[in-house]
Amino acid sequence: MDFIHPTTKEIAQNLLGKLLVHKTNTCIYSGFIVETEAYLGIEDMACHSYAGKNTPRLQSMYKIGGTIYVYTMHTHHMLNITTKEPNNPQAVLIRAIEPIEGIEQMAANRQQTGILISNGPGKLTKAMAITKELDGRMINEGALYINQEKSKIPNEIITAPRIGIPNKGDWTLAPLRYYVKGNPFVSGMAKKEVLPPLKIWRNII
DNA sequence: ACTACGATCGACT
DNA sequence: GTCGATCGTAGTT
Repeated sequence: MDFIHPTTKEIAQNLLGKLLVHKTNTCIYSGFIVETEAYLGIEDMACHSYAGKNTPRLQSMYKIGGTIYVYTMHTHHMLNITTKEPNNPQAVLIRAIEPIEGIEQMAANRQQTGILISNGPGKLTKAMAITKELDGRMINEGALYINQEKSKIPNEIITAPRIGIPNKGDWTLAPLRYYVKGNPFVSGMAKKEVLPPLKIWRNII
């Protein structure tokens, strides 16, 4: 995947359906990415790097597209992948996955079952044992990577405002959240909006 | 050393 | 839908 030349909005949408894999000493975890958010750098009031802000915790944001940016908040780890060239601090937040491999261990890590395993940004990192140890590393060059071959294509992508960013002017409602329509692992998905599996992913002929 | 603040989660009405 | 817990980070004394 190209994390440099497309826009961050395009990359956020391209990530939907990709099989995210985390290989640890004890387990292989994987799942399809079903929900992302774009953070557009120095102009984006909701972005950590707004107005060029830079601190030790933010350093990964300023690295080349494809760098893993993990930060903690409220005791939870958040997984991002940076985009664009160095010193252009944009990124995509991975908000939810549909578990595929290592589901039993994910359930144990989370002490939960079903959609509660990974229907939120803090939940999926706990399920897949993703920690700040990955911060600053490159995706696809180590333990965390995308398996292109096994990835899927969403039937339909829904665009919506990002979650949890009040009082950021126009950026509060900017449509920079993307998710796979009807997938039950999307955070906050209402039960009546869940679609049958055949209507979620594009059929391969 | 002290304070304020979240890109959240889980429990509850 | 609302609300409280909880703690690392960063900015200020």
